[in-house]
Amino acid sequence: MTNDFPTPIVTTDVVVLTLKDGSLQLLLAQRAADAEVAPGAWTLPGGFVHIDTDRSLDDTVRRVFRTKTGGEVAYLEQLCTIGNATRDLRGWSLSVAYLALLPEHKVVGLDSARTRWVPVRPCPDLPFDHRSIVATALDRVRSKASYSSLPAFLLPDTFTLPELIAVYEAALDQQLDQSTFRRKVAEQGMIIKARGERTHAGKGRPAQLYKLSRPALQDFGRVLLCSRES
Amino acid sequence: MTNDFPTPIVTTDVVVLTLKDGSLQLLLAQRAADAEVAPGAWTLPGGFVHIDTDRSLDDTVRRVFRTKTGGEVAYLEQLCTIGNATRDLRGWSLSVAYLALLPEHKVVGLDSARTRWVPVRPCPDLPFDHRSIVATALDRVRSKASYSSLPAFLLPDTFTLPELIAVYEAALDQQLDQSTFRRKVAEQGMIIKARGERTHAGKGRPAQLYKLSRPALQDFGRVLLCSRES
DNA sequence: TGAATAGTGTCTATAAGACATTATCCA
DNA sequence: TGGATAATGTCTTATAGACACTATTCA
Repeated sequence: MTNDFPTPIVTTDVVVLTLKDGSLQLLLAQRAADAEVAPGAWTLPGGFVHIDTDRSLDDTVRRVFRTKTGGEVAYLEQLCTIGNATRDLRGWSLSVAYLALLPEHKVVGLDSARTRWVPVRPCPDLPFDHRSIVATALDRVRSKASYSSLPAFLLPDTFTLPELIAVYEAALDQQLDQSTFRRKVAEQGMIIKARGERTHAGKGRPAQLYKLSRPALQDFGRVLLCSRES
Repeated sequence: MTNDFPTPIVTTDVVVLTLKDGSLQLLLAQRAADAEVAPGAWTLPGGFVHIDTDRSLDDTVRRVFRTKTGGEVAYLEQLCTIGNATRDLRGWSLSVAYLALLPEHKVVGLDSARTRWVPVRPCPDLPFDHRSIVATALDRVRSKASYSSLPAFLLPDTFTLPELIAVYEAALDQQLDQSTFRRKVAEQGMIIKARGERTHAGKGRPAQLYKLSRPALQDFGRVLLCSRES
């Protein structure tokens, strides 16, 4: 049996998030002025799967990511796959959507004429079904933030506990109680002290520097969520 | 810009689970004797996306599902997408994997010569990367069982609480404490009494019949897990 | 009446949330 | 020394888990 069927257009789209000015921001790329559909529009960065050069879907995503951000991804996760006859005017189109996180300082050599960061909450209007892909990404971030080390991949390798709280608050879109958060993070063994160092910036007491106890994503049995008033 | 690239082979594979003889069982289909790869092998049911007749990926999956089981799916969820150059000898192949649940009594007209049910724990050896897809499916079932109504889609529309406990135990692969489970299910408002009816089979006290309070999957904030010794 | 299964009540250890207190820096 | 921020301590309440107990059927 041979593959005689006409096959769909196959692309990947990436929701790239970073922490900028204290809030989650989304990377948009501008489509070519002579694109067949949505010329000049700002959309999620994405591209065709090149089966001659990409060995896997992940390769495709990392290539797209490198092309648009000039950097390496800190965290990459598959989100969902959308395939139907109507989402792209060019025909039956299948897109594998990914979530990528990276700390702001790892973004280098951005082509500022063709790419830009925008706040992700509220989510801007986007062509195709990109808005619902972003919504899926935010749901995933929020859900994983409540029981894993995911938001830490938006920070540098070493960070302070107040910084960690801030990035969790940005990911969860919710205020956290400092004391409870510290207790849970300690219980889970998520972070370890980065030896002896402390920050010296700012006015108040300097904070201890930490790093993740494991380089990969850690899942916890218990929840890190702890809402606060104020 | 036109899609000039050669595109991958695009298929779907479905992990179909049902509750049979008190345990989770997996549907396997036998490949054609003259198939180009893995002829005659038992694999996950799957098939090519037909862009001329399938309006969406879900359509593809439901078509495959109907063809193999003769029934309608009770619950369908996308699992993950695998795409690389090596998984299929025919070339760069992309497969969108799905999880499907249905109650045993809804399986009708199974072609018993070309399909069969096998226990999913432990998972049998399967060709391609189907074993890891099944592993992903079991992880998903287990994870969702702990905080959603997912396992109930393996039961008929009305069921007793002992039946519900049994299907959760099968999904979680873990014993549950009856009292705690009842309390949580009640707190979450997951089920409502199916008016007045009771079962009459068996020896002991007849059980109250229930149905899901909502026809769709319900997510709960809290966990339904409650391990028991025994 | 007793075996079997369904369903309820209750105790205890633990963990979450709230918030008060202490610690350490700089100006 | 006081303002600012970091870090710790402690109290209260909610809930998970464990398990004992009661209820209802049939043989």
